[in-house]
Amino acid sequence: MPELPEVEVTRQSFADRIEGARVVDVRLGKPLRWPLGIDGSELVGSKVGSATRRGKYIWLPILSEPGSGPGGGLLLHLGMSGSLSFSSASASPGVHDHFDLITSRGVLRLTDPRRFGAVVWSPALDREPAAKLLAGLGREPFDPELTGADLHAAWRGKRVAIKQALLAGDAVVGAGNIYACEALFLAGIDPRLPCGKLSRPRCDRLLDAVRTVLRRALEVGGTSLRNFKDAHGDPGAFQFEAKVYGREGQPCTTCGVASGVLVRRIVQGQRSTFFCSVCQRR
DNA sequence: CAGTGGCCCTGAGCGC
DNA sequence: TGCGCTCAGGGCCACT
Repeated sequence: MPELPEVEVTRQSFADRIEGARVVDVRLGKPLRWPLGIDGSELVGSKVGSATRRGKYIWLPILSEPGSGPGGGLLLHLGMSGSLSFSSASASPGVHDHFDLITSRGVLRLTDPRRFGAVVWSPALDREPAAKLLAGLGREPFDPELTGADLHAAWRGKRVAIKQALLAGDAVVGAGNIYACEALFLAGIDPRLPCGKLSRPRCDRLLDAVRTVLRRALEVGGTSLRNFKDAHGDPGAFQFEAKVYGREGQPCTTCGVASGVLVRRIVQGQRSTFFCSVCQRR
């Protein structure tokens, strides 16, 4: 579910309110993708810092205080079906609520039916286990230093399809299945094209498209296909703007109205890819 | 060693 | 209404 915009919208929706709060208790539900790594009780009395984001991970610093815990932070990932809520009124946990950080300002709760998400304790972002989890991540899409030339260099000589290269996130992070499809459509690039075949100008265009699509999704609060909501419980609206994702068999919004060209769905790496074979070229 | 596919887990939706 | 099948926004890891 959550790609970069959903993760960022989530982060923004609770970061200011939780910063400075005291940890009162930690409650664990069923096991997530990786174990927390500590008991949780060690965090009681610690102060919560300012949440940041790297790729689709949220880093929540837990500040070391004299006599009140180790100092470090929680690395959170929402997986496919995770969401975070932050509320002062703490309803009793449901079957899919697997982590509660109970603080003086409210409860930060991870709800994740499929449990592909994770909450992992790490003494620092650049120490294990966080360092290993973040090690393979590509550049941030909104890094002003990032250029099409960087993508061109990262993909040079590789044969994987550009759609899968975007999804893998080892050149640039943040575009999951929805936004990878949308960005490739916007850039007019066939998702099956080997990434090493992308010309330098097309890498520029693709980076522009990734930024445009992610920026727009951020503006409208992300995509709510099933049940994505930010930590206030507000849904996103990008699903109403998708040009190809989820539109198999419907006319292409750009070329299909007059000509009858339909959006196609193919499978790449066990994930669906939606595209227009007329607008998107090899 | 680049590239592929399995797998973690639950729920929704659809055809019969 | 119920059953069984397929698919879902991610990403690690074993294997070829």
